[in-house]
Amino acid sequence: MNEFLTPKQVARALQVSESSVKRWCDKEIIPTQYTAGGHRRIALSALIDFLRSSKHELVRPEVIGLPATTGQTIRVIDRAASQFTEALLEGDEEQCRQIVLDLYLAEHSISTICDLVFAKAFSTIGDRWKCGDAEVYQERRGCELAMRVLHELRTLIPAPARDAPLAIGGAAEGDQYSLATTMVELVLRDIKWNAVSMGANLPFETLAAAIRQHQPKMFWLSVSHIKDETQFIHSYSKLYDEFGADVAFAVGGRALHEQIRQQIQYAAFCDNIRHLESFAQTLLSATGKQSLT
Amino acid sequence: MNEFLTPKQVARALQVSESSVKRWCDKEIIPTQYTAGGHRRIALSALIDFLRSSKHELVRPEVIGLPATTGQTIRVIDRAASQFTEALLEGDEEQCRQIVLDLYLAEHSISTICDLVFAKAFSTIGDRWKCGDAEVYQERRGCELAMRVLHELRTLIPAPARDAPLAIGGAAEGDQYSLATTMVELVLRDIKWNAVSMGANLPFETLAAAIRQHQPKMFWLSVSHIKDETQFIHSYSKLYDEFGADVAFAVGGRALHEQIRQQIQYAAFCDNIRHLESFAQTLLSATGKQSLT
DNA sequence: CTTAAATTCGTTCAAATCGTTCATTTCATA
DNA sequence: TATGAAATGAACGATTTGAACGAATTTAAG
Repeated sequence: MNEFLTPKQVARALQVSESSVKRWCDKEIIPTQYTAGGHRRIALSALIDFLRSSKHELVRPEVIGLPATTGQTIRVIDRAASQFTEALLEGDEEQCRQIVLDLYLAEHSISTICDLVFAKAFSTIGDRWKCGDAEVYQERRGCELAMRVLHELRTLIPAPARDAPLAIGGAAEGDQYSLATTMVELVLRDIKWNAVSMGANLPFETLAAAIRQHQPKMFWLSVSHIKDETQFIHSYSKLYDEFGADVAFAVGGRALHEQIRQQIQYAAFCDNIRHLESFAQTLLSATGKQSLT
Repeated sequence: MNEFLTPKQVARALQVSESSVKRWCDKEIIPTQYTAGGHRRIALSALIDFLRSSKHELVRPEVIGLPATTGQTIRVIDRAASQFTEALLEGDEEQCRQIVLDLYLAEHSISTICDLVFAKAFSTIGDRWKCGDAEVYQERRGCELAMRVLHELRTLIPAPARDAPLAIGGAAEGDQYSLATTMVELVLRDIKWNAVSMGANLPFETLAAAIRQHQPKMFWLSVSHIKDETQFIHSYSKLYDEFGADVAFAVGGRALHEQIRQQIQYAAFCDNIRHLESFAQTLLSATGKQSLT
């Protein structure tokens, strides 16, 4: 819960001496803020950055309010993914948090974790369900669990800057799958967008209102399920016609099959989260130099 | 809006103690004005200057303009509730978590916070939407935000004991409202149940499978929306007939109006989260294993 | 205007952190 | 293996911080 940590807390969590932590702060290896009286304060996100770029291990994460880790950095993401899937099916929250945090600390990017762990897991669970090897409630409970873990990851990355470019998005009306749009938000924030997910089941009219009122640089639409394709294409096209010139539309999702893609327009179609991240990154570099209308 | 801030508000924004802010004012590190009675008032501009000159960047500017913090009366929680509603509508995450955390630290029970702050806020937002004063996306975005705050609260309460009685529940098929069942889970965990929410949109068959496989002491069903009442009553009754004798059924939600209630059976109908908490507490004492101290 | 609740004041004090010094450990390289 | 540079961890008095308290001030409702 504490956003800022004292050198002593960090020292305990890493099981090193307080002197070392103070020295790292002074050498600017760990970005540090100071109180008016000169006491050091270390942002949790700064500490995580430091951990990711150094060989030091987070021995006692509970000291700073983080989930337990194995202490080992996970290199083999495939193995982690299948363990994660089992943990999700069993509803083992502790295990899930541990795997994801370990992966993150092992310098795997959030987008990679989203694609190869989260998305993979739910794909596998879907397959199992088709074979009758998994119950629906396991999948739903897994969604809840995954959402909690994503929210925890979210607290580990720094809050967007004041002047960060705005991106908004969500899932359209009739689409209840909010995991995907939550992942998008997380990944965009990770690469310094001010990303705001509006959740799922959003009617197109309110999407239009949101874009009109907030004027984002980018808009994403996660499409996991379409009730009426004709209606979807019509509503989407209307939205794109109104805003597509000013706002970068990024769309994705398993329901957007090729036949539909051919009938709609967008700035980018993303097969997975990493594609979206690349697109957003490109956009960031481009708009960083130019100014919009 | 608020041109002048009290030391307490500044302390919150800077994440330091009120004592420190007062000391800095007295040392003239922060230029301060005084009321006739000698209370310190800090101009927003003076605060900004202070932050620029010192390296003290612990600030979260959006927090400025905070609600009352330490009060415990109904008046205070009312004020907090309306401020929470506004923050939800604006998508102001920092403000929302501050308000909720304040209330929690002021020893308001989680169930009270759920009823008088969360539920109240969404009820108000619903009313505003009917009047055309709020957009759907504001409500959806608010749901996402509320979920994040609830998840944060969840990390603040201890994990359930190994021998804690198991309770599972969720929202039935066609009901997409997962906030309520998340609140139920949180409140039950708060009073030492091992509560597991399976989320929303759960077909009755999978609910049956879940109960069969986990054999909980209690089962809750959150009912915010019913697509087909006849079908609902039929499916629910089948579920109750199979497990109602062994498992305590607690139901609630705005869609369960009196006509429906008369046609179904349950151990408890709960108008709000506090009712549910009371029921669960009673059940705990009745089963005898645990006693409160 | 009156009144009671809520907030802030000023003070004290224990605990935490500061900067510094110095002995010890680690590690790359001769 | 030996050697020196670099990093580590412990110790110290001085300073800063945060929590507590009764008393005074502000705020909001009637």
